[in-house]
Amino acid sequence: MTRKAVAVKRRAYHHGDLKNALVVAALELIATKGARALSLREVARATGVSHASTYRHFPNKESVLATIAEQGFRELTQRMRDAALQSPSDPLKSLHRVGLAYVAFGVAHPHHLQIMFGDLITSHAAYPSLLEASSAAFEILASCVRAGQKAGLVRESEERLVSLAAWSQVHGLALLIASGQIAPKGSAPLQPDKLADAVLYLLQTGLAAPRQ
Amino acid sequence: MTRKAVAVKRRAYHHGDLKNALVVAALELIATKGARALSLREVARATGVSHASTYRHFPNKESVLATIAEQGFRELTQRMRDAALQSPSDPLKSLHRVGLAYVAFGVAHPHHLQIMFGDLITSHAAYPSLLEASSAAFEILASCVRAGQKAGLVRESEERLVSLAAWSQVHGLALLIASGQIAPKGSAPLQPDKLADAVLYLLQTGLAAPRQ
DNA sequence: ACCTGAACACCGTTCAAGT
DNA sequence: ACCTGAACACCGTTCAAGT
Repeated sequence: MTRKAVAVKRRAYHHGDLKNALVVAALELIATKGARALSLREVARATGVSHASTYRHFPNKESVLATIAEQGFRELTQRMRDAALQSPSDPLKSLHRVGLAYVAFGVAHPHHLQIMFGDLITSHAAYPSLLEASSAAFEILASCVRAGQKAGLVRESEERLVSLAAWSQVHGLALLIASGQIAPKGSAPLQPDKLADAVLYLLQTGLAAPRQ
Repeated sequence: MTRKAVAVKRRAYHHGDLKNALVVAALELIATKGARALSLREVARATGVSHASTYRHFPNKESVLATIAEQGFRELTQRMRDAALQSPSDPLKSLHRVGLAYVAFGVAHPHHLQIMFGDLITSHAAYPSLLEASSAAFEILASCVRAGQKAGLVRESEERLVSLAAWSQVHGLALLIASGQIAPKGSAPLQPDKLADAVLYLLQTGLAAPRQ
């Protein structure tokens, strides 16, 4: 970076957007080195600022991660909402599309998934806006389930259980894909969205063979 | 710890079981402070040995975690196998029981789950015996699926996809429970095994309402 | 109001040296 | 063969001091 670029950056922080600049720098570092390797000192270095100044904007490292997690939940919610709205009159299709969107988000942003659901944030309860953002995502799914039940297309079990089953399914699949745990076992590697499609189909119809 | 106890410990390490003692100490620390807070120096301290001596037995910190992850997969496999064998002639019930066993393992050992599936181990491929242990667990599930298909009780989709759907389902549920992400939303908190039971039932029958 | 340098108490890892 | 002390290059966090 040229001396001028540094000067420009420096000027910007006095404008009050250092907080944002730190988050952006953190995201860049996470993208290249992974979330666990993130260090606040490196974030400060990359932003051209002293390492102590991060503490003017965040009480600690975890709260930077909480901010990132919250952004992740907001984007996830957006994707799920868009997916649900694509077939407003077909709740089963909505549910399927929402699941695909969830898996696609995980594949596109594995580091976010890790920050959102891993153990880097000790207690989500310490960040009310994070909790709010995550339940907003869950709410999209739950409302698809309710719509499906109202239309008589989704099983009339307790809504919470049906939602949880759907959530677990897409969550598990997204994590297994994002963490590279899916063993191809010699056969041709399947595309994540093909996998998700097949798995979501099975979720809808069940693993048991249809009775003759 | 008394001076004598230290002396006894010290003697033991010269017997060649320091490697094991380090893993045991690591597990204790993880149980109380979480996997991410583990430090090799603290493990050495708890074992009464210099911090440098851990490097006689493990190339680095990650390989300690890989050892723990491998043990986790072996116990998980054992639990799944026991569950499968409880109803050898009813593959659907086996599948259900194996799923319950998976979730029960996760609830009992959330830290193991985190080490086994989180990002603390950068690349599982670097530890062949770890890979082997994890595919053994998956294999239990896959063999239940095959048995079910052979008996005409499980849908005749590609076996890998059906197995993956079942794996994702129990994996997602176990992680959501273990990470405390399940929002009770005011209603009475359900027991993990009740949840798992209901979710696995839905996996078997599908979310879609049965056609009239 | 916002940023900095120095300091504290930690890390993981290496390596020459000890028994 | 196995263990240790000292050293290196890092951390997160705090705090008095600077503009």
